[in-house]
Amino acid sequence: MQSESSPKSNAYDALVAAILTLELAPGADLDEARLCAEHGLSRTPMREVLRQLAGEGYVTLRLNRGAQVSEMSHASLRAFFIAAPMIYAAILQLAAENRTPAQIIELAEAQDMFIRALRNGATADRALANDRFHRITGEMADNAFLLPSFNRLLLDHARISMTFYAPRTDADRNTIKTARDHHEQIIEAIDARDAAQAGELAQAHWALSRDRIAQFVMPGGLDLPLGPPPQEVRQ
Amino acid sequence: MQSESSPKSNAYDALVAAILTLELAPGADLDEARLCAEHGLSRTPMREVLRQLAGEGYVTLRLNRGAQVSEMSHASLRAFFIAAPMIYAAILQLAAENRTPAQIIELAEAQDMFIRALRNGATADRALANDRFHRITGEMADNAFLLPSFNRLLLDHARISMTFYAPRTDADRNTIKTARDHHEQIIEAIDARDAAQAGELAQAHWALSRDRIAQFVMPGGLDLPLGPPPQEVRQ
DNA sequence: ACGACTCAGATTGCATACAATATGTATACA
DNA sequence: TGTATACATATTGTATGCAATCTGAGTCGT
Repeated sequence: MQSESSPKSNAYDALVAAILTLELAPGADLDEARLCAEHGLSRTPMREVLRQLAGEGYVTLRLNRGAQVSEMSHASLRAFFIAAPMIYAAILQLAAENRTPAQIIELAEAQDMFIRALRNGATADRALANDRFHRITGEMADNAFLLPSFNRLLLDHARISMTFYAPRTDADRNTIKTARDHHEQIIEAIDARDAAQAGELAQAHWALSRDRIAQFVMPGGLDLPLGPPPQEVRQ
Repeated sequence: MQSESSPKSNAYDALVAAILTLELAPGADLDEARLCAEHGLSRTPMREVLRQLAGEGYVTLRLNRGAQVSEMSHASLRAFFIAAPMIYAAILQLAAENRTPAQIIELAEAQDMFIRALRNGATADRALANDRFHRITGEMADNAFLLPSFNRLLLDHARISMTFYAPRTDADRNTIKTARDHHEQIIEAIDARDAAQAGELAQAHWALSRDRIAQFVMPGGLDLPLGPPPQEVRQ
């Protein structure tokens, strides 16, 4: 992994983390001059960073009117509910098929970090650790055509999850424990190259998030459309 | 930012078209200075265009070593076969559900252009017209989480299709006619808001491309550069 | 010969100055 | 009072010069 530590990639990483954790709120305006001062680089490279972030969906660029953190609307949440189960299942199935031993170790380490964050971390640490876990499964899947949508989903998933990685009730805490156990089972299924099991776990893991999100968005508990039936992934 | 007719967006459009039609071959090195001269803008905005193209998968940026048109390898073709049927079916189903009347008109116009290109157009015109048709269905689907992968698929689909929009046998010509008829049926299904039918047409339409692509790949006849996957570098 | 090293030339990355465009405020007028 | 216009300010977009890095030919040594 080329985790270069240039001012530019630091700025990129910092902006991504800030957006994922809602430290930069959806819709917030980004001032080029301020960002340049904060991260110690000039406008040219910062503008390139912003353009890359725009390509990945983190921000939106408006002609002559600067960048703003990408919005999260109810309309986009509906689209999220449609896309997520399909993409997540496909990614985990492919991860089980294509993962390398080195990636298994990476994933286990990410899970360790996740558990540690659940024990003594802040809400943001938990959301970021969970995000990292799932991004590794994305790398494992090794499919350049599914990754763009998968990463776009993870962006909003992390932002939404910030609302429920600060549990208030015992039910909340149990949900988080279930998610943690899902991760363990996912590692096992991927390690065993069991694509079918990985796909089922993806569905179960998604159902957990789905219910949690539905609760938060509509306290009445209405169920949203859950997307089309899962498509065949092979051929 | 788009639709605007600035030197910048012209350069963007020209590069996209050149890449889609293989006028710029996969793996080709892009010289900033040459591109600037050709499109009449300086390096700063051109670099921003290249960065945007990188975000959308058209080019790959390598640290201190410039941009190159994104490769198409055998590995990526396998990934393509896995992702395409799933995403295409989902997009067309959603298009049937969410399309607006104005978009139906747009789609019909795109189909007219496609038919005209089949009659008197060059290979590139046909591939671009087909690409435009499908991109409109993507807009109709109106799902920001599926679109990134869909558009990434269309990029390579257009490039691959360049190898078979120059038909040599009657079988080739019949295949193209079937594709044209599929488009007509797709418009009907979307107009009728018949998501199930749209999904089935997606499968049929994909099967056509799949067989065509398999033909070209299996005999070892794919005359595209099939280099190793480029290793992306963070900047 | 073969390989490692050196150093021009070329290309990329960055900073800054300048031009173009948007925003906010004050004033003129109905 | 409300609206429109004009101007000052702030912000964004572009061009250019310079620094950093890569490439490749030539040289040296073994």
